[in-house]
Amino acid sequence: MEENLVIVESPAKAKTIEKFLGSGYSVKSSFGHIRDLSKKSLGIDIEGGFLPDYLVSDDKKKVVSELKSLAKKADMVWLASDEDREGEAIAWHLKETLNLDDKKTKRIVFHEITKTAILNAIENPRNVDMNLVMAQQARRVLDRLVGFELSPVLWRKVKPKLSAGRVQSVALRLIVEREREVQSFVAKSQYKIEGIFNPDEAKTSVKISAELNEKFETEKQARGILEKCIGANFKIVSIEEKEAKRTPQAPFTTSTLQQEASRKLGFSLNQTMRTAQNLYESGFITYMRTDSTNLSKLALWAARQTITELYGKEYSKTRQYATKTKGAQEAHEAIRPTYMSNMEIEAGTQEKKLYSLIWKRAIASQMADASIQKTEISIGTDSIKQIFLATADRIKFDGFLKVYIESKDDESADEDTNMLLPALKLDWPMYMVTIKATEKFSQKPARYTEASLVKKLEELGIGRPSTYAPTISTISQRGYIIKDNRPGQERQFRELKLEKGTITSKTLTETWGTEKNKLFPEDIGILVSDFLVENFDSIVDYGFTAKVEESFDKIAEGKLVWNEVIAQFYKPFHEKVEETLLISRPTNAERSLGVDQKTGKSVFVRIGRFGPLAQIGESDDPDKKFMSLGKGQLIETITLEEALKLFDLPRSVGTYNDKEIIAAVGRFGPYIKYNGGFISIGKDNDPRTIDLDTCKMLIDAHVKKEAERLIKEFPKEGIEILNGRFGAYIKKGKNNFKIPRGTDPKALDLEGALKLIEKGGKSKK
DNA sequence: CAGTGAGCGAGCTTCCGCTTGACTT
Repeated sequence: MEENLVIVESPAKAKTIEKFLGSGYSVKSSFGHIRDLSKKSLGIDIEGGFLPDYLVSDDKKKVVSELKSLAKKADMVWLASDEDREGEAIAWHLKETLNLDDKKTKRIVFHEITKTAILNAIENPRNVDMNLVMAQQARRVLDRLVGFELSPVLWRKVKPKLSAGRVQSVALRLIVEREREVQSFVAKSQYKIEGIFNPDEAKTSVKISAELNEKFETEKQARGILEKCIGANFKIVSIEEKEAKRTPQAPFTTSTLQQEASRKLGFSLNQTMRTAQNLYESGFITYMRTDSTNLSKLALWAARQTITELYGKEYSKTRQYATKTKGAQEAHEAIRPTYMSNMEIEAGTQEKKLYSLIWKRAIASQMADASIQKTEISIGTDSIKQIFLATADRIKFDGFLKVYIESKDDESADEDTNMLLPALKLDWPMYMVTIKATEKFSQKPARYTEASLVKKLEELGIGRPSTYAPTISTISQRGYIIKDNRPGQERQFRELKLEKGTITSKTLTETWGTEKNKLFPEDIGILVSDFLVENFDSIVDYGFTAKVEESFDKIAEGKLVWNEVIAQFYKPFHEKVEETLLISRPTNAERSLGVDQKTGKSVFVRIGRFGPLAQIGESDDPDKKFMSLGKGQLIETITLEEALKLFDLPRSVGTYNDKEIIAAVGRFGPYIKYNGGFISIGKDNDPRTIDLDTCKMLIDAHVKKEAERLIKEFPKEGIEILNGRFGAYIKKGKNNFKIPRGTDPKALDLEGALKLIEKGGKSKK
């Protein structure tokens, strides 16, 4: 029998396809790209027409040698990597690396993992598309040149180990610029006027809440309206009814899955992708890194069956969604359940939750529109020209809403307007219960979450489904940004209330600006981003990727030559790199805050060897003092007062058992020092204000925990068994060793401990 | 784990996209 070797990118895909193809076909995976430029050096011959030097990566050597020997034995090798730029390149690299003969090599593609699609692909093979491969090569070479020339500029001018690139530097810039918008934002307030009315004079029937169709700048104006409403006769001046329909969202792509998992389940990007990977490997969902909203015919049919069965025929509506995303390559289907009828699965808690979200979204996308009746009632009086508006939505047919409601990014999403309106008629009198004027502040621009940043990047066509999560991890690891929570601030607002013919007023307090899991720039990130914008504005331009993508498309169409495109980009870019290396350090590293009244010395903030710091006294002052900036403090925004406060630490809190307690902030956060030891005091305590009693409590708790720490020791061998953060472990010298689950640490003898140390030592290698 | 805020200068760092495990904390 003829031997066929089919090579795909993912091992889970290989398993599924093997089942479809049956005997005579062996399906293997390349595990993504098998070759790349050298990790250590540039790997590009710039003088020689930008020729790349590809190497088989260390972790791919085994896969490549396996595929080589299988290919040798096979009568035909089918290169079935994804149908996009990267997939085409993988096919070509396989052909080159495995030394495949043209006569026994065929290139096939399919967008969905169904039997029909695969058999159809086998019937319609083609050759490797070299134009598309060269487009990928241009993309790869450009990214390497940008990354490996810009990063060293940062090492020289800012700090070692920093990085810059076509994607990450734009992501960083977005965060830095959004932070500036937030910082420079000044909230304006307006008075919003709301009335509660009742169609029944006894005021016993349902209350109707309505908002005045005008807002006011000042309290005086608002009060004027309320005054005119005293004793006024209100009536219904219009009733309008409108039919509206709502249409379901497309099934998930990587980006929309990340956004919804973040909003609805509170998952981080990494959590979402790890969980989705688990679902994919278990065969529960289709591939999770996709930019396509397309569903296979099979899936559409299965969705129709499932919806009809569960909710009835009138709930089913088969739709295909067009992908709007810039630069989408649509090599895969949308993310959907493998079996649409499978509403629930047996898996881990997170997996179950994410699966349910995917199922609902995919099913809802194939359901009928919801039909909504909107009623708008206007209530007016002769004494004011404005009117009060009450709106109510009534769902006439729920359609897809039966299954899925998309959430919004907007935190202050409108409250439920699903008020039930009683039967009302034009000109009917309405009786006022209360009218309230409340001072409302305008909303500051929203800081990015991981997911909303991905959404923005996708809109700009920057990055790919496989890189969204890693890109954000990279800029975090470089110390450019931090995902953080920040407490809100209190502010006062005014409220006027008209009730029973009199107006009362009061000042109330609200908390605003509380941030949870938002992305904030760090000082070093601001510095790097400003430096890049100043010197390499064309690279960190939001339209740069879109522009080069146009050239890549032309290379793919055979209208441009890849290395000519690169040469044209490289010459001015490299000149700018050389020029930037000659200029001095970035200038915005230091900011002068003013003079310290106590000492008469100047106060500065700048980035030092170990991060941002405040300094009292000029650099030539032998008595100059330093303190690190605290959490959430930025060089750009810190005030003189805040900077001076840093020098209140370390501070003596008092004595306990005749020993002094010192409170301070260290590398790992706030701590107290007592009796030669350090105790972390956590986020909830401020070292500037912590009192003696709290310190004593913390010390006692610490001493108790220390006493419980040591379970057992073998002093002669220098081995200790200790209780740690993750449970009991063995400590020998500076090394820690795991104790397997099910072993009682108290019962462990020397022999057992030594065995575990030996085992641990081996696994380390 | 809990300092530091200098500067002789070796040798190192880094990109984006495609894939999974193999690791420790």
